[in-house]
Amino acid sequence: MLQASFIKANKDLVINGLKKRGLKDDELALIDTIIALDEKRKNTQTQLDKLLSENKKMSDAIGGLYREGKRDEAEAMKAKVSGLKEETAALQETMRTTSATLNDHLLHIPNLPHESVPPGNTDEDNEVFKDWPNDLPDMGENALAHWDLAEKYNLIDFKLGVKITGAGFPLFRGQGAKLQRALINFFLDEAQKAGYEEIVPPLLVNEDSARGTGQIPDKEGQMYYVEKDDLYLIPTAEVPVTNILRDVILKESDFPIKLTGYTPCFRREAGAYGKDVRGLNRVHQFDKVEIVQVQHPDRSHDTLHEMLDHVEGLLQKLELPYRILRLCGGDLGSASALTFDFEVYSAAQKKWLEVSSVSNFEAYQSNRLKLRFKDADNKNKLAHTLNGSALALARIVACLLENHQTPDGIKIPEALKPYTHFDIIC
RNA sequence: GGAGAGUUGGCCGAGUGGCUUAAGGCGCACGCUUGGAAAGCGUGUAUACUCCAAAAGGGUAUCAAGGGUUCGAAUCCCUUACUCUCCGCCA
Repeated sequence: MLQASFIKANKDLVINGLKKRGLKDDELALIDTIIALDEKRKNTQTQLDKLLSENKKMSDAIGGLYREGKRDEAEAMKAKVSGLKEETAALQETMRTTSATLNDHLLHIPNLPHESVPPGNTDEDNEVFKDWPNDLPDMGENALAHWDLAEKYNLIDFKLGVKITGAGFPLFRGQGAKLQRALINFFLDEAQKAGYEEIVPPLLVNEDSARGTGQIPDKEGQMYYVEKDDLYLIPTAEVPVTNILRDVILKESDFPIKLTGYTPCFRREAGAYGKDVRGLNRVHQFDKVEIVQVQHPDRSHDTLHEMLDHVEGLLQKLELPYRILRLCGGDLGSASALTFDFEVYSAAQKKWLEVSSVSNFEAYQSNRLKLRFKDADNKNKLAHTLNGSALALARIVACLLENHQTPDGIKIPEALKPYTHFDIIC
């Protein structure tokens, strides 16, 4: 979240940023409310501190009087301090409610878009940052969609997934399961080559962690919640992996911190029914390798581009046609300052599928996480966090099947063969 | 799931209601000393909020978390979380 002090000092900047996201006037009015609440909080704090200071001095004095055996004077002073109690309690209550309300408002203010973020309201306004340079692959009229290929070669059984769990929980089998495992290992090895430390994190997280990366309150309905134990199933490895750094103060020499992790991801996708959910296009459980970096604020945007290069390299090695989009203000996730989406052309469905989202959150997550570093002057500053999918499995599998289908079977890209140990699915 | 013991600063550890501003030690930083180092000596060493135009310097809070008792709580009471030991269950 943004800091109240920052909002106060940069009101116009904040309002313009939020306008770029398409926030309406009544939502923007919250900014003035926040500034006023912060002012109230400060005044209350000052008053309260003064009162507490007086109380403390008198209590110390009472102790001294007792030691000197001056009971009567001590009793008299006790009565006096007791009189201040009500006032203290009232100020404390004001402090509590003001801070809580302020904090609640702050949690609902999204991050400011980076200056390079294009204006716009929907995904149609996203800027094509890098386009597929060639003609889009034409597989001909007989090309099969991945759900048909999956059935033909017995790779994925959607019906069994429904039997065991429900819709959106595909079951991979045979060469399909092996392809899945091969991709995970390929992605993890590539991340390791790029200097990322591998993490196997917990798949359930507590409320603090979910709030730290911004899933609560913005995307609470997206997560599966285990009520009995008050835990959330992770929607992405970003949540447990980034929370490694929660409440941490780094040294400048610790930068950059580079972490990667493979995890299944669970998303409720409530209400998302219809044309885009068929096959692997949108599922409740999928596998993903995530890359996370924590970086010095001066270098985070260079790092973002380094991460884009990494993801791009993966798609090239998988020989898939892709393009990169720079998300517009209205399509940007609330915690992100700048996001690039990678889309792969799904040759049989004849449409682009999002397979990766690479974001710089700047200090937004860090402020929630209390992730700081000591700068050259030994002052604590908020670090910048970034993450990206490298890559999301289910849709990559869909695109691999569709793009690499031949009359003889599905060809495995060269880079993946050492992992699958087979050259073709047939 | 049952029983018991715990949780104090970066780390170890003392502390059973007011001479605690959390002792002492380790570590770390700087200085003195030295040909250089070690040892020794000295100084400093958290986080958040807040006051001040700023710096300097104050104030408040924080001894797992949250409540309570009290003029006053690391210390007493309640709730919760976590850790350890034993028992049960178990890959």
